[in-house]
Amino acid sequence: MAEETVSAALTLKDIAREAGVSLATVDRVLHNRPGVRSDTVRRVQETIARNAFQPHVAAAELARGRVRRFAFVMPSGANPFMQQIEAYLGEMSGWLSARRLSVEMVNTDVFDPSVLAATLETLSGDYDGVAVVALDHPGVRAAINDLVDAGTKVVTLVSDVPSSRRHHYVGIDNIAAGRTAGALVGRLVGQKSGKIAIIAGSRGLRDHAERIFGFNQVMASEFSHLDLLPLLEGRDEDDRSEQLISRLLGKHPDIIALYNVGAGTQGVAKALTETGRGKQIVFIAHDLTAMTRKLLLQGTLDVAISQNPGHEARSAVRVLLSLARNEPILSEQENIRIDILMRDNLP
Amino acid sequence: MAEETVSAALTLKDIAREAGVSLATVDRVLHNRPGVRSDTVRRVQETIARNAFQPHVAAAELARGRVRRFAFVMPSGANPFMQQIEAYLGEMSGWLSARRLSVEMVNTDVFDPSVLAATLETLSGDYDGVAVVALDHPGVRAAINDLVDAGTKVVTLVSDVPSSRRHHYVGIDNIAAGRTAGALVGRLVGQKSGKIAIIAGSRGLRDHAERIFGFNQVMASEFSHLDLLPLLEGRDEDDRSEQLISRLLGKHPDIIALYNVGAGTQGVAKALTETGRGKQIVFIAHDLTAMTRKLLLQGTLDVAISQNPGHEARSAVRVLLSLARNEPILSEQENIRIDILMRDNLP
DNA sequence: GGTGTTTTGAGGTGCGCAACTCATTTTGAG
DNA sequence: CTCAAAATGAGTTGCGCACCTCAAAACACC
Repeated sequence: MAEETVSAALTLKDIAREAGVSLATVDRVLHNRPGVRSDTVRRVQETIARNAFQPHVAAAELARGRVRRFAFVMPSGANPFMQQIEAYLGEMSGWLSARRLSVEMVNTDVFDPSVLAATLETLSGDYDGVAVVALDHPGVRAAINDLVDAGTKVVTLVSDVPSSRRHHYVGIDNIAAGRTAGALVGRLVGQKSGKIAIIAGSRGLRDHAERIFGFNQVMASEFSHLDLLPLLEGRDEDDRSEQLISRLLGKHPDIIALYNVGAGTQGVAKALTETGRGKQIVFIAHDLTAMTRKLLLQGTLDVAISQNPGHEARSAVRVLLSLARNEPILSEQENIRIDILMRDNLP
Repeated sequence: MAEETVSAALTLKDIAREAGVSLATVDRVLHNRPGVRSDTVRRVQETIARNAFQPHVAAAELARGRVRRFAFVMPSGANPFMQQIEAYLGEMSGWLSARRLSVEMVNTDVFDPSVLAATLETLSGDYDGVAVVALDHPGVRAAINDLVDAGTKVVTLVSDVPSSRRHHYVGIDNIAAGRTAGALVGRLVGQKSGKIAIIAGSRGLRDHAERIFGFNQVMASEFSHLDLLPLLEGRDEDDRSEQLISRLLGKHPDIIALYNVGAGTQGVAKALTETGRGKQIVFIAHDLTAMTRKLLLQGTLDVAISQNPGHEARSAVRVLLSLARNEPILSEQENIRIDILMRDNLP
């Protein structure tokens, strides 16, 4: 029975004494305030590091006084996945208010780069942190960089802008998600040969494009015996997706698998069941909603590839808070996984 | 662009004023201290509820002074999964010390009920919370209940004791995990017919027994055309597992899938590759380790079903902390998922 | 009414830190 | 050396709460 104890609790006073300076100087170093000679800074920092000193978050938070304000810039439409994220943020309200954190929703047209950029500009100065579902576009990138330069912490959510100087990205690797879909299609069709159908919202959406890319990669390299049909674009709408898939199924009686890259899963499923081929065709889609859950349970949908919206909501808040506090981020905790959900491992 | 703001910050003083009592009385109610008439208690609680008042955690934590001590009772052997949990706890050390939390490892023989029960008894009074990898046994159950009665918060970790009065269980539903394995085996073998092999550590271990149960359930109800071979028991040892599987593969040339319920995956994989049938046989195992990661990447292992050890470590700490603070638990956050890991969605 | 008991109020103290002021010392330039 | 600027020390205040003491008020009972 071995034991190991976490080190005892030092305070700033101890650090000041050990470094041979006053509390005021330690405070200046800790908060990057000017007026300290560089070698004094170094001496204090070394003392802090040597003792693995951690300022007491509770005391720091209390002394600080001000509430921290975070803004979540989200699409204004009726996207179920985004609504789930907002719902999980709502569930955190008790947690947030107990920490005197304020989270405000800012709904805007994230698909129009100029509107999004303008929205981001209006946020400058008012918030300690901003989480944004960001379209990757030069104007948006500039707006993000402006926020960062103004001292606001910025995380991109669900959709990244890698070329910006955002502090963190909370979301999945969509190429890997597409690859996962491809591997599952290939594995689940077994020895059968036939055609593979694929439908997306639009190849202009970055996340859709990345998933398609990953999917094609795997199909070409590992399942080249399968015949991949040209991409359909359903604009993430149920009706349009249903029509496209209905027509496709009529034209190709030898379709053995179907991958829906974006939304509109309800429409696709309707087309599948109405032609009576729902259970023969391997069907893979994205995201866990009430609809996809039902489809999984009844066997129409074989696999839902998903990112956990609750995790993303909480992760964005935690990361913004850690950034604002200058705390390190627990990277493994904030890494969003690509979930493979089947009937038996539904959460 | 709609906005909604989290309510402003009330303090205990505000509550006292609104309820028409003094700060001392509010304090007595908040901490269940005696000497308050029941209708006064109700009046204060109603005021708190009406305003959705949340005590400022930072202030409460600071005023409290004392460090909170948590103990993690873990198996003493060289179990890689448990070592990962310990490693992730180690990664939290900065986070922990910044919150003046102390986490101590208590390694013991968790498979001997009397030893485990005795270990738990020694912890009584010294700790605010205990996380324990618990064998389900009457003696252990009693020890857990004693801890709970003494005011210690108790969570079971990885393996549950549902009949005890533990406050929370951090781990997965192993029946569902077994069902998931069964569904994957059935789906991945495709149209092929043949024999299915299954090996566990021991059918006496609760988690193994539950996985086997779930696996058999699905195989019987959905894939009854497949021929399930009798269960082998490899005691979670590589060598023994390798021997058992080697012999089995020699005896049955028509094995098409293999499910390893417990540890010893390295031994099983060795047997598979040495007979040259690694890539033809569908191989499903549990947990993500350096070994299973390698096997997934090289294609010997098709799927690893896993519970996230980092998540479990952090979840146990968070739950103990929330319980100690009398805070609500974010149930969706603390729900451990059954991860399906394939080559393309490795974290 | 008086007595004892229960309930409530009023107030203080200190947790560790942020943020600030103002006085004092040290440093560097001329 | 002188003088201004830079660096540092010493100190204060208050954040919101837990925890404590002591006195006063309300109550119950005879």
